[in-house]
Amino acid sequence: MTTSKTEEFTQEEIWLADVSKTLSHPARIRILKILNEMNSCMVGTIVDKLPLAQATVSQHLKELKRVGLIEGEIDGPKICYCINKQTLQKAKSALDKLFTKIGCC
Amino acid sequence: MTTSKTEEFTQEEIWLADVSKTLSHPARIRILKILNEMNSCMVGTIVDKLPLAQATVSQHLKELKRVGLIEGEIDGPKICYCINKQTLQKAKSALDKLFTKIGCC
DNA sequence: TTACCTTATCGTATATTTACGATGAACGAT
DNA sequence: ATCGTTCATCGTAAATATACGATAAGGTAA
Repeated sequence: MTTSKTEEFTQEEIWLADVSKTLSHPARIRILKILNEMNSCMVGTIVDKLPLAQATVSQHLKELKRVGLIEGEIDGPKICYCINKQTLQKAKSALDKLFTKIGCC
Repeated sequence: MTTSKTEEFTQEEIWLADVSKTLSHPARIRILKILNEMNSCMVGTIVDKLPLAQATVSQHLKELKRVGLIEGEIDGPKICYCINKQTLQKAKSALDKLFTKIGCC
């Protein structure tokens, strides 16, 4: 009975964990690279560049969209995805802050 | 049949995803902060500071150890964990490289 | 030895993630 | 109106993650 365990996690810790979760699959990392290289592109192009089924890629895009790392713009029957630079910067800042806080030079 | 899907993910992408997975839980982020604040400490101390059972904390430590972010040193019946600064730096570098590659300033 | 302390592991339950084929919804073109 | 294209969603299966109590394994100390 040293200290109580009523302590919870902070919103920043939770958000950081959430962003990390989104980055925790090679396909999603690759998707971000593709979107940056192409500036923006439609789903079919991404599917062609990944060894995964269209439904699976759609799920990964949904996860990236959930945390706000990408955005989709409807273009007729197609959807053009691009990186949300603002969220990207926020993620990098939060990670940088964490690394600094845990003693990384 | 635009392009073949034989493409696989790179080792760096896989490692980055793996590190991100390890950071994808608030408890593990908190553990890293605790270890840095205390420089190093034994499991019981970490358990007292987290709202989780000892077995659960042990699992989180195992995951952190798996990717090399922490190391444990046996000290009698206790085990003293500390951050592996080398792996930490490697993780930060890899993440920095990714953010740069995907257009983050 | 026995007793106790510390931590890992086991067993287990539940939830989440990942993957795919099939289907549906929305649009443009014919 | 119908067809083909594009993408999301549904349904589902398998794997992984998370959490805990119980137990084991290892050491210290009496």
